[in-house]
Amino acid sequence: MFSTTTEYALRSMVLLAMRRGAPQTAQQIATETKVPIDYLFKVLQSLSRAGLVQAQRGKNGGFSLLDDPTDISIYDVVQAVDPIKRIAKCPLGLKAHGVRLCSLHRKLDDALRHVEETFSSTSLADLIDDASPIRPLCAGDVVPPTKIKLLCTARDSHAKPI
Amino acid sequence: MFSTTTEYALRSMVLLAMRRGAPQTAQQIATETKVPIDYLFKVLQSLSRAGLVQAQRGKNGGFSLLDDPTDISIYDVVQAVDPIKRIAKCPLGLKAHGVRLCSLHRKLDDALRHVEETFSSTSLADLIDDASPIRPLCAGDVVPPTKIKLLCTARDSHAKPI
DNA sequence: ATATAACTGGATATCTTTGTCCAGTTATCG
DNA sequence: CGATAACTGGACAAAGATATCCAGTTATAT
Repeated sequence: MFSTTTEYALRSMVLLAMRRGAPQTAQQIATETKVPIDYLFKVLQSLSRAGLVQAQRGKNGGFSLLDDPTDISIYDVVQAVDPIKRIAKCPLGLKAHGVRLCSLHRKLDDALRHVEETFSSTSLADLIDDASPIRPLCAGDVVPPTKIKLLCTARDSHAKPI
Repeated sequence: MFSTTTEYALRSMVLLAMRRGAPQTAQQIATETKVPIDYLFKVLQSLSRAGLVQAQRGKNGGFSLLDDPTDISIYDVVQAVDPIKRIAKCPLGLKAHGVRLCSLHRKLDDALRHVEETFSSTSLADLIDDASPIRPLCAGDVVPPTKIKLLCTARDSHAKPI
């Protein structure tokens, strides 16, 4: 139900949150999030235009978060790339109903509203500070490169790897 | 976030629930739900294959529900045409994690689970018995044809119009 | 300055979803 | 039985999402 683009954007943002402090190149992000790099560029461009990330060209460049992970919600990311569209008026075009929905569309919109709320109440920091030993983006089943290893074990602070 | 097909299927099922007793032709359903008829056939075929509706060919034929509206949930309809796919395993393919998800995918799956629950707990009967004066599929802003008028005002019983 | 790292943006390809068309089959009515 | 109503199924078209390619631009290091 959530688009591939949304999934990619969230992976990227979580990675950038975990690597706060050092810009990550698209190549790095692509490898660690397993997103096709050429498509990743498009996703990162959306995030950039939405003001969530900053792109720096040239050597030592890359993408980095513009805000603190505490201040970026899942909702912010989702809305930047593939917005949840609440049902604001009758999809059958019954104008006289105004903003009042029938039982069917109220139910559907209720579901959307709850998803919005769930996503709004969770920040990137919440995700990376989660107590579970299963870390986002971290294999555990393969021997990770050094950088990834660092990413996947450091939990006490917002790790600045390398 | 919900597909057009899902919306169409729900409209059709709600109409059939309101018209329980008399089979509705695709033409009737198309007109009243404002769904393109040729596409509607495909949607109804899915519902038919899923065992939710019955198709009767020939004169006086049409589509009708196979079960009581009380026993058909929104979830049943959604799953028949465009199933909600819960996140059962890590989308990055990290096998060693088994069914355990990281914080990100747990959160996404939580949202999906809640949608599932919302949809499962609501039947077609709940929708058509709703207390709101705004009836599903009923314009109210246009002068409806007689049949529709009947559909749109009768609320005390599961109306058998015509 | 120049080579190189790295992002930008446009063009194109592929796949899925949505929508349309039509010839064929089945059922009912008279 | 024949005419007609109504669904079936396959083929195809249009639009959107996803994915790929590549020439261009910008920034940094030396």
